[in-house]
Amino acid sequence: MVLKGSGSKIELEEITACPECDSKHLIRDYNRGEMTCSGCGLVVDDNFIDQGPEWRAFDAEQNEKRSRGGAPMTVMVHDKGLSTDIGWGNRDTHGNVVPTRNRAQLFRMRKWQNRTRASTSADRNLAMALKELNRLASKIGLHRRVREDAAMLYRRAVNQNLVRGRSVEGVAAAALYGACRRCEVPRTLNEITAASRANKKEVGRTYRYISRELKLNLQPASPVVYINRFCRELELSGRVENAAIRILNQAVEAELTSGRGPTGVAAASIYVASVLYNSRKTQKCIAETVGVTEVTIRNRYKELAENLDITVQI
DNA sequence: AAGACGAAAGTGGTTGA
DNA sequence: TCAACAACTTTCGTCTT
Repeated sequence: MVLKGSGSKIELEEITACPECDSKHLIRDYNRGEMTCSGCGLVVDDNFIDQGPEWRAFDAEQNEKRSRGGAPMTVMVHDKGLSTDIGWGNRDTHGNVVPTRNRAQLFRMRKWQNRTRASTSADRNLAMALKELNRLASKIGLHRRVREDAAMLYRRAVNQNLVRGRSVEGVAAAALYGACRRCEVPRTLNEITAASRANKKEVGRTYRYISRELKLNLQPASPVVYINRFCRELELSGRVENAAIRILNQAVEAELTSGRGPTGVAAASIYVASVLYNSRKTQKCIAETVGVTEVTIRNRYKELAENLDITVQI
């Protein structure tokens, strides 16, 4: 983590690899505030911040005493949660009640404090986008790690001037989709756009754009990551789920999956597995859950049946 | 009647000239 | 920039259970 100060602005930049030898094994010495590369010994950073707790606490009382003041730093708030708020209680630092004649002044100070927090248009844009990201993530039910990653992607997009000319909703949805892919949390583009105000075409286009510009180098999602969730949604047993994964692995080996949509292949595997284990779901039912058509399931499942020597008793 | 099957035509994205 | 292409969708008629 490097602090880059320019005037009143502080930028935080995550270091993940050694600039000298590109090794990812970096040793953090929190006592000295140094980060060294275990490969070549280079001191990568000599001024980084320990974001962990300040002391270990062994009981509730110690925890109370030793915890840091304020919330932890987060990329999910436009100023990373590092700004200062003027509290709403009408009391001064000594706990004395602020006299009525000074309350209007306090109110004005509070108002301007809030206004100056998001001073530039870029800040305001970021604040709006992060709000939108959070809304989307809550609607879809994504956990904190994915949200933070999405927020990080959005910030990088803003820094590289990729947002100008595009809608905040579209870029936010695209960042979230990218974060899902990076974190291997399977969400289809359809699911994300259903929660977003932007349409699928725009989100898809924006996603490809920022993926290319930010050099995310994301591989197509593996169909396996979808199996668990879709089986759960279809209320299929663990036995069927395992069978679907086995079928899918065979399909991967037989090279039946490359170039095919991952959801289609996953859907076909689930369908075959459900038939084999006598918990048949209709093609229509699976198609609706997975978000492909019955025809796609049929085409994929025909290929599986032809190439994998699966005997389906109907 | 519901589900499965398959043909045909159309759509949107990728690739290579 | 454009045509060719593969994957996928939509629609619809037919067959099977």
